[in-house]
Amino acid sequence: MTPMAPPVRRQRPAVMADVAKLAGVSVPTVSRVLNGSAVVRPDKRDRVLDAIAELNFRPSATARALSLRQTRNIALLAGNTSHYGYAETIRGVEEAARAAGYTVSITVAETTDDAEVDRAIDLVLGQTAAGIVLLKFDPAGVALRERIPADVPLVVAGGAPGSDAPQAVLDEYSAAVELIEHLLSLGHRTVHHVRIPPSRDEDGRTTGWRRALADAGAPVPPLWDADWSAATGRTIGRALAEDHEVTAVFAGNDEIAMGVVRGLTDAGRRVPEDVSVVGFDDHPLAELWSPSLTTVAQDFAALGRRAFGLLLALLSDEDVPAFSADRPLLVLRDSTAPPPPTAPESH
Amino acid sequence: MTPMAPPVRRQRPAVMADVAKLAGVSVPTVSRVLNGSAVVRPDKRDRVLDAIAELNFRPSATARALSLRQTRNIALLAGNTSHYGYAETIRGVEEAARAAGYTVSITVAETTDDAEVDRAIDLVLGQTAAGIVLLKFDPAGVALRERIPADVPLVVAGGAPGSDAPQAVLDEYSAAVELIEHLLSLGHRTVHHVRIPPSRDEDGRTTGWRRALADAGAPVPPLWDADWSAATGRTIGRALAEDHEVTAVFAGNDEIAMGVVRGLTDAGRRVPEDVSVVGFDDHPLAELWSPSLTTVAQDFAALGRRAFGLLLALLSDEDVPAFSADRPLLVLRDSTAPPPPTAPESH
DNA sequence: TTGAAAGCGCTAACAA
DNA sequence: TTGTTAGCGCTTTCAA
Repeated sequence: MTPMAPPVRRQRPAVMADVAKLAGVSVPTVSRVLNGSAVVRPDKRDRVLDAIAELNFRPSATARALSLRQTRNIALLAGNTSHYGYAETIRGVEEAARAAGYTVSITVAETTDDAEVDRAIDLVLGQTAAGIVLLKFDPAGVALRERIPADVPLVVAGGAPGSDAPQAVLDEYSAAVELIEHLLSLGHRTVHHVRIPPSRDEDGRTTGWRRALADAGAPVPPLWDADWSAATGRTIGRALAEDHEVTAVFAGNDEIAMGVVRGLTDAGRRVPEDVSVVGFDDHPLAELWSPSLTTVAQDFAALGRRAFGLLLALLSDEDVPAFSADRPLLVLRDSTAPPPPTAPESH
Repeated sequence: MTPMAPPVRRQRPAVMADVAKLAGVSVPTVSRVLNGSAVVRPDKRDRVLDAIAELNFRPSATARALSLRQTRNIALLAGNTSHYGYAETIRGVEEAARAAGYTVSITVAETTDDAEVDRAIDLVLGQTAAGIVLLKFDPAGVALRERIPADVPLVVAGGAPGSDAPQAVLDEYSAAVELIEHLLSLGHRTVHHVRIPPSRDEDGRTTGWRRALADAGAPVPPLWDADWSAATGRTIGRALAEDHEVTAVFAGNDEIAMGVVRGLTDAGRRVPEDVSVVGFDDHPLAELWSPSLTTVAQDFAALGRRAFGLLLALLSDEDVPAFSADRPLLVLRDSTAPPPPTAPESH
């Protein structure tokens, strides 16, 4: 009744012993030609290569790892994988890893919930990773950091400087200062800040904002807290629109900035004529937004590459710089302008 | 001169034999309490657990994998990791994998270049993955597919239906048809299409567009080709603005749609009054764009989850549905409207 | 230059 | 219920 099924017998993959047998040599010899760890006579070498091709042999990475006690796979721990900065950093890590012959295993902990953080850590430690790159961009990242045992090779990407592991960062503090100084120099009396979820107490963006304001003798208005979605930015933008003393807003990232712009315009305020808005990151859409967004360009992919580089150095027992910082770049566009002439000079 | 360095001797991590010794039992017994593979007498069990805690023992996943001949790690192959659809799909795969106790190793091939594709494949096969999830969203994905040996457990996510491996897809064809029908029903004579990089000949979005137009007896204008960046959308939008017969544009994804809108408005055309624009995907910013974008919501994360589910079934020798399709949802917003009354009815 | 033997850390089969 | 014995597939001594 049923049509004759083709013989689907999935055969056992060839192992080194099969190759050795077919080539008429010993197993270690096969290993030697594979790794070039010793000189093998050309004729044997060729026979081995032929056998490998014929049997379609692929060495077992697991067995190799067990014997060598190290893998070419690193773990990437993060609070998220798809938001702009995260995704770009991951891209950079993967790029650098691939170039070095490593794969990267990703596992995330979405919240700071103990159970979830522990589970992520267990997953990672239960795997065969040579080391860990931790994205410390958010509270989850901080929580993860605390749970990583001291004896695991670790590199931290992002976050406040001063971890006990080698760390690659972006100098968000200085970038934020530049941004605020730009706004102040335009004539704004102060700048309101819509903050991204803070790592601990404050991230570099917020600290830079506060500091630049204080140094200029400008008032430091209360913070607004956003999550990572642009939608909350919009809600906050609408609220900000109520207060006509608000003439400049610094959003924690470009997506929030876009939301804020949208909220402001929803409520009838013009950007930048009535209020200036700046973002952070230089998201690909920041330039296309109307008005195009003044922001700070952060090279997350490069951050990822640097982080992997640190880990590689750590793994090869090289001298590892404890710190690798990169300076974001101010990008002036159309969302900032002097405050409207009618704006109150003071209360 | 130098301050006395603390003794940093990194000690060898504890192995099962250490635990066994300390607990006064045999190695297999330790294994048994760890895996619950057999009943162990409570007192021994407790001693083992204590020893594990005291020695801070973590079983070697590598050794376990070698013995069991299978890992709890899957490989994810893709042409990209950071674009919206990719990042979301990856998120879904990782979520589902994490829930099932798997980690996911990501490796990408950015182009269809033979050397690059082969290198990615080698990396993946050289690692200890239980199976592969392939994102077949683009030409690189197609090229990767062709190089994956037949004996590796594989699941394809996205792409044209009809692969020889189990496949999870989004029904882009039907979604595109709906989108075009919506535009046509508004009174547009035809719809211009700005296409994302095609997988092979045509992706579902393009095929659906062409088909819906043909079925309605509408002319099928020449294609515009964009890459994944919104910036090319802008350029194309400007070009499109020259032709006043263009009253409706279907962009291959929301980012391109945003670019097109921007290009159109750069050139003085109003959206949607002069030209309607639709996107695809329902990117988080699509709703915040001005005007908010009519689009089709694709649940990429769910796609990723389904793909992982298929792979898990495949790995556990369950019956695996060859196909899992999901229907995107039309989202009507403000970027579409009837064509302007002055628009030419025909040539 | 090559092979035999041992071992990486774990699980499974078998006896006791 | 538990221990002994054999591997899993590779790399690395160590002799020859």
